[in-house]
Amino acid sequence: MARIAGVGTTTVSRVINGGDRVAPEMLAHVRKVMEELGYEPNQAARALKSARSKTIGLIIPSIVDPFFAEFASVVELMAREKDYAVIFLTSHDRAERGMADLKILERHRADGLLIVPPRTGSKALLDQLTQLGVPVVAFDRPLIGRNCSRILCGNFPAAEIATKHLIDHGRKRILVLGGDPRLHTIQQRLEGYEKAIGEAGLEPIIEMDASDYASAEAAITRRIKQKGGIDAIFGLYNQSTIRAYEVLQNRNIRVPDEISLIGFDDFALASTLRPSITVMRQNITEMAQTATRLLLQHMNGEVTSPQQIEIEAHLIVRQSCGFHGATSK
Amino acid sequence: MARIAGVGTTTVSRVINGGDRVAPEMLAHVRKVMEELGYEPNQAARALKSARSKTIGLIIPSIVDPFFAEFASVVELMAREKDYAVIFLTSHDRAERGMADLKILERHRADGLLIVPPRTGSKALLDQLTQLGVPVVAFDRPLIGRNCSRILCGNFPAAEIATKHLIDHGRKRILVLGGDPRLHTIQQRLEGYEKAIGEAGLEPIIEMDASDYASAEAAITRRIKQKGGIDAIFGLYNQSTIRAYEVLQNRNIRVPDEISLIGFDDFALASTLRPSITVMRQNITEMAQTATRLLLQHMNGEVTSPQQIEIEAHLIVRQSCGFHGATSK
DNA sequence: CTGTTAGCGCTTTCAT
DNA sequence: ATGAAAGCGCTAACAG
Repeated sequence: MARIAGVGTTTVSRVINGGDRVAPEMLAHVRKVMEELGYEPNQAARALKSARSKTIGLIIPSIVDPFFAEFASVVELMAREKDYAVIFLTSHDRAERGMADLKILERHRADGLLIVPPRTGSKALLDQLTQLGVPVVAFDRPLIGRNCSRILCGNFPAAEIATKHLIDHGRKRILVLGGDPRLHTIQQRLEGYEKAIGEAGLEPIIEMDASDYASAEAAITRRIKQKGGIDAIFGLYNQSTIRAYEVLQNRNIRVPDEISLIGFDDFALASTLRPSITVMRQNITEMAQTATRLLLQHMNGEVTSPQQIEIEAHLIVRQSCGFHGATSK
Repeated sequence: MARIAGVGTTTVSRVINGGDRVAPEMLAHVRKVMEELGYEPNQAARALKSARSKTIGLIIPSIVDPFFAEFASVVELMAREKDYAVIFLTSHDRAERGMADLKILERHRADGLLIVPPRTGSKALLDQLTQLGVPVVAFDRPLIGRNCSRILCGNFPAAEIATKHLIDHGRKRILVLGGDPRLHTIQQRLEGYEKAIGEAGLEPIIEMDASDYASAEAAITRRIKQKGGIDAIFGLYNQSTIRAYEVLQNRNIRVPDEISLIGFDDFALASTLRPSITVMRQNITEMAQTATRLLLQHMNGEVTSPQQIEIEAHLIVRQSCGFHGATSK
């Protein structure tokens, strides 16, 4: 490149990096030659010399989950604006897989890392994170045992709001349907539910196993048949909400007349189903933007101390709670 | 690293690359030191020297679309098995954005590329692809104007099967709902529909604009009201199917009794909605595996000539077509 | 079987 | 304002 332009490599380097301290006509000349050749600087060489790969790692449990997909989408958008490429890795929510991911990022000398910690945490993973030696921002779940920045949804207050919404409209027998109890998000949501239930003097009705349709059906049936029955269901995450919906449909239970339904997490067809489903919607975009911005700030030293930021979720009232269009307080 | 283990760098290099031509005890020793140090070879240096970045590029219109998300998921899985990292970029279906993506991959010296061509093709993009100079495999859509491998869904026969399914069960007034006509996939599906309709001696009823709810509603309403009406709708892609579903729901038209519904593309809640929706399901996993495998083969020279492979889609019969459980031919 | 050496393409002093 | 030269960590001859 330098040879063809008839200049020194130093000059080319200066042009690549913004063109400071280069004579205007020289700058124009080199830029023109670059253009003609379609020259792109070799990132490997730059990385080797400068110890900055211009790459960030993104570790998520799965890219098929719309929640993580939206996260990834925002990350890619913001990273490229700052000239970072993103290497994406899926952990399938397993610590060993996450560790393999970290090895890959270490080889590629990623400059920073956004990670949704696998639900099965492990000491070994934390150690390897330390070894990586680059800024890390945890997303959606805290990285327990490591003092790094975290961007979370305000799960506790959101669950409280959702539960209160049902209570304020006269529901008294509210079943909360889990949720992997190992997940911080699920724990927080459950606690929010319990707080609202407790303050209203109601009895908590908790079923944590809705891991598939059969268990969701068993749990709901059991609670319907017990003394007092139930008049509402609060799904702690999208899958349990969907399963509750299916169970109610299949048993021909009228929603919301007989049983109100409200879910945590919005999902594509929540508004298409009939009845449409009332949900607490996480502000994924803002969570993702905040996380990416923070990581970049950590990477260039603008922020050094770990931050913990919670982003509010919002209630989207639809038909399934039964108070759609009603004058809600 | 070499210093600490008390050996030459060549030996370390050999160990990294499999340990051939290294004495067994030496190999064990070096491996042990590596382990203790948590040493990972610097990929930037290896890339610089070997001109192979061990990185592949993945350009998709959007990661939020479940179809592309599943594609990405499979790519990541297979790439990491062969020790490749994947840099993922979204084109938002725009050629200029795709070109920016290619620049990024060129800087990072990606060894290969999987791309879903933006719907607005462009000569400039093809040129830049040539300039990249690495194996390319097109996914889902052909890269028109460039003779490279492509993995597509068998859209034509699949649309024919879907249409025939309706015809074989007595439907005669079948509305086909588009679909960006610039997309190769949509064109092929439309042609499949037309073939089946033509062979049955029926009249094609085509509405290509279902780009939002309002246009879908206008199109469907128009066709319902016209002489003869319609007795079935074939959605050419998931969004038009969902919109058709919503329109029918909102107009209290009984599905499938009054109008049958069948869609191209399966989607998460197609089985949850009531009635559940009959669809042609693309075999995304197999498409993705085939594409990734083929790219890797191109990269290591096992395959040199461009391949064109179409993967069959399959009919998933649910309730919305009206022939669920019925004895279908 | 193992080490010495010369670059890969950049960035970065240090001269000029 | 520009260039010469050293070196980032690795691989690939080539010697020994």
